[in-house]
Amino acid sequence: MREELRARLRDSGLRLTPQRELILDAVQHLGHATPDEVLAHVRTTSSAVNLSTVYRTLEVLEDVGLIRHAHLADRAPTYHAVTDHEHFHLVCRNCGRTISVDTHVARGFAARLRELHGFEADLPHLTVFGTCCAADPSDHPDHPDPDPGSHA
Amino acid sequence: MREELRARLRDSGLRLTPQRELILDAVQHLGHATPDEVLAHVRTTSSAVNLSTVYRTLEVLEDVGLIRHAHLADRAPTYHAVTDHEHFHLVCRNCGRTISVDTHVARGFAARLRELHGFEADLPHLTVFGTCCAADPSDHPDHPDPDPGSHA
DNA sequence: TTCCATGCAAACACTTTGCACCGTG
DNA sequence: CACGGTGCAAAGTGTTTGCATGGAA
Repeated sequence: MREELRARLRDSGLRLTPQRELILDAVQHLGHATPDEVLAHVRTTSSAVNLSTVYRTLEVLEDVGLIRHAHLADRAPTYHAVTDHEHFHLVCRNCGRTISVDTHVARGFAARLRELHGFEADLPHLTVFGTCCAADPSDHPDHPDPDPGSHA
Repeated sequence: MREELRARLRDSGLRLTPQRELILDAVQHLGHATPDEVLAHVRTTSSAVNLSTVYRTLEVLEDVGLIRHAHLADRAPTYHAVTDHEHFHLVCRNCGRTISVDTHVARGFAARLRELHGFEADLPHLTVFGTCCAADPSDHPDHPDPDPGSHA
């Protein structure tokens, strides 16, 4: 993996650094993580890295195509490795849970947008808000209110 | 319309104020507007209103069901009146344009999510990023880079 | 006359930037 | 040893909050 990373970076004239390796590892390990969570994880596995480095590195890793991001809540971009199978997200406003769905489920929808509007949807970036159950947030204490506002 | 607003507010034990009227008018007039744009518009049609009042009022208007919001760019909630026909949005990363699409186009997609995951999608809140053309941003100078990052 | 709403300013959370030093290639 | 990367601290955005005053019902 390190060599894959090194190669991708080199192709863009960029360098492999321990921080970039650590941050990529963190993203791969965490699944869907915010910059803050990435930082927290890196700090457990190793010495400190600066928050601004995390931001800059996540951008670089996305540029070279190794990670992607989606907006699972109003103020929280989350990053995940592209090696995961292609998926998009459903976010429940009641219980706060996030469901990953294979992009093939949205293929028909994407085809329709293509026909009607000549629009090529970026499915892996898609996040659909809604409700998966009637339970209230207290059932999932870890997931505070994602994107409220919408006349829930 | 003022009476509709007054009624909705009263039902929640809230009051009709000139600011609330002005802000609702602005949202209806602008179509899709950010809090800043709403403020700017209110200021052209009338005396000043405070930004924090705009935020608080947009929240209230959404709570009573008169407006809704969607995320057309990374850090930019835009509000629109619910009286518009139900629609969701396509945002092109190349030209920056926003396309409104009737929610019935996504009905099949929503049905699939319901079957597979028991998930009820909030279609009017949906925003799909992608590309509608090969043109670069310079073609639409008014629309700066919506949600970049995603390995464009 | 009672609360709700507003304005103002400060506080906030998140992200970006400038700059000097460090380290990869 | 050149140039890209990092850390640190400061500056930005966009949004929220506390509090005293103002106004709708």
